[in-house]
Amino acid sequence: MTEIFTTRVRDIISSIPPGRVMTYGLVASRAGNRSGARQVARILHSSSEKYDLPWHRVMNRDGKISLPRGGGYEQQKELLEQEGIVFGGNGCIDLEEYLWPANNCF
DNA sequence: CTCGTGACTCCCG
DNA sequence: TCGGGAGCCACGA
Repeated sequence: MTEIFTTRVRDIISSIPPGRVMTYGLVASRAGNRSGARQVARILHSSSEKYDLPWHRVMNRDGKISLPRGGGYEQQKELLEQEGIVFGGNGCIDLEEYLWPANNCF
């Protein structure tokens, strides 16, 4: 548990299996900072490509995509659908159904 | 080194 | 019920 926040975030996100998702706050919480949700988003921005992180499996607390339409929203939605995740009419998914219980992993 | 910003979340009015 | 403000920390310039 001596890893730094960034490293843990990367590890956690990379541990999310296909067809599952996690929220920023949850990842941050798992990494040690429940208030680090913003950093998770920033890390994703900075390291998603470098470390090949499944950024599309990370969404906000509402089970919705935080990205605006045309700003990556459609891309994330498509990637998630490819993994079997179904979106509701409001563009939200069932977190109860797809949320990755990473808590058990530890 | 310092400053600014951000794909969030929670609490209070 | 809904909106606004504050908190938090890392990364890039």
